[in-house]
Amino acid sequence: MQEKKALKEEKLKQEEKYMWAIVDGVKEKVGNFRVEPPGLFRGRGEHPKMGKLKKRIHPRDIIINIGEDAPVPECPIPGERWKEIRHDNTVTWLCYWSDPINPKLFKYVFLAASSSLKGQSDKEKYEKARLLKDYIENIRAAYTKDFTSKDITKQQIAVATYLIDKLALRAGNEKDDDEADTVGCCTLKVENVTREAPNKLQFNFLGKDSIKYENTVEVELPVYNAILKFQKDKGPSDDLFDKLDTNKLNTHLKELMPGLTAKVFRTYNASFTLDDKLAKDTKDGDVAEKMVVYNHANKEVAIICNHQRSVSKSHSAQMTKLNEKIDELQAVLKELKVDLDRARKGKPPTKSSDGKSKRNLAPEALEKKISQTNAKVEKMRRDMMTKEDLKTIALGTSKLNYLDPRITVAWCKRHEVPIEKIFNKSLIAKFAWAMDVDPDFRF
DNA sequence: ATTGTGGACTCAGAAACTTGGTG
DNA sequence: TCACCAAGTTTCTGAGTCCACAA
Repeated sequence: MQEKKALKEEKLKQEEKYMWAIVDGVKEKVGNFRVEPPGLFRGRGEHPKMGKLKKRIHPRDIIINIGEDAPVPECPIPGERWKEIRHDNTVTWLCYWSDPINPKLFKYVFLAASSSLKGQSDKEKYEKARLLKDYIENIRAAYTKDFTSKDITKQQIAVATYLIDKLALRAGNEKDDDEADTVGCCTLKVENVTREAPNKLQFNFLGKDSIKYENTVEVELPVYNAILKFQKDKGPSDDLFDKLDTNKLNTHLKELMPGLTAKVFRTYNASFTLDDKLAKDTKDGDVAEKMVVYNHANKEVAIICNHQRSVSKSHSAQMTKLNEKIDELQAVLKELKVDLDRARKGKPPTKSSDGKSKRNLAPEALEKKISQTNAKVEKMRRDMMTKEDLKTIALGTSKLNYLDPRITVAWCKRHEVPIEKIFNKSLIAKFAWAMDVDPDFRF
């Protein structure tokens, strides 16, 4: 115990000198500062490069970015030196190296999420998404009009924007053959969308991280007809939007609102939904009841964004265990009821299963025990339902990346829910910029 | 001009690790 | 009190988005 603590402190002391950077005179926390150790590349899903050897990174691979007058960090490996020292104040990275699996790509060391630099850009992201509120009505009107445009590019842009808006799909950049075969909106293939007459579309594709997206939605009839047209005379693996790519789409979106891109819709959709659900569903009640409302809203967002997780290996074992516990409590309950009956008639309690005799309790005491046990069973039942309900849903990703923290902070202030109930220590640090929000803030 | 590409940043789920509750 | 285990948190690193710039 003592040893462990000392060991931990020693480790922290060693790492301390890598943990901070002075940016414009302010000490800021650095994100991850370790290079990735060598090993075998796995990749997500069916990755063409699976099993490739990932080579060790040396100081000679690393480019460092520091101020003109800042001292060059000492190279930790004797006899080696850094690849390059740069002084670029237009970027935020502290250093980078080539990804050994794909040398065209870089790996970076950035400041931590809690740094003011990241906080500022996080805030800007949400401000942009909020700006979309002022434009969304016109944007929807415009693309609805273009559902039937004779200009096929315009029509494809309209339908793609509709799907991104309605379903929070990702933009969908082109991918190389040496990457996993996944798609987003612009790269959907004919086979990814099945029409279901008269006006339903069935989506089935692998998205980012090879996570399966399955969703059947009712769409406006002109959209249905446009999809029918885009699929006509094409093979299953042909591009659904053959006149479209993310570049064209974003260029178009920028004409509708300054800085608008496809991903803004995802942020907007997520944050809007949270704000909306909280406003509609929050009732008077205790903190626990309000937490249920919050988690419900969070779940809805996670489903919209298709944030999934694999079922934990021990899930079914855990459920079985909980069931057994409930059964045990039920048996206890049954016995308590018999004893209560007897106690009321002035009889002594029954013998317990191991043959020992029990303490003589007043009926009132037994009644109390029964109601306590009942409450316990109810709580376990609820916990089990929630556990089962959320076994494939990841709530964390949206909390971290899509939900404007000011919605949560303001809601907590209005409803007297401690923010610690919803944000853990690192989220509170990351969202420091949002903590002093006005309680009346709405997204 | 349009398209392609390098570059830099956000977003992603799983694994590893820590904490805390419980029998 | 102690061992266990599930929940919570942090780390890891892969996978997207999108911009700038140039051919």
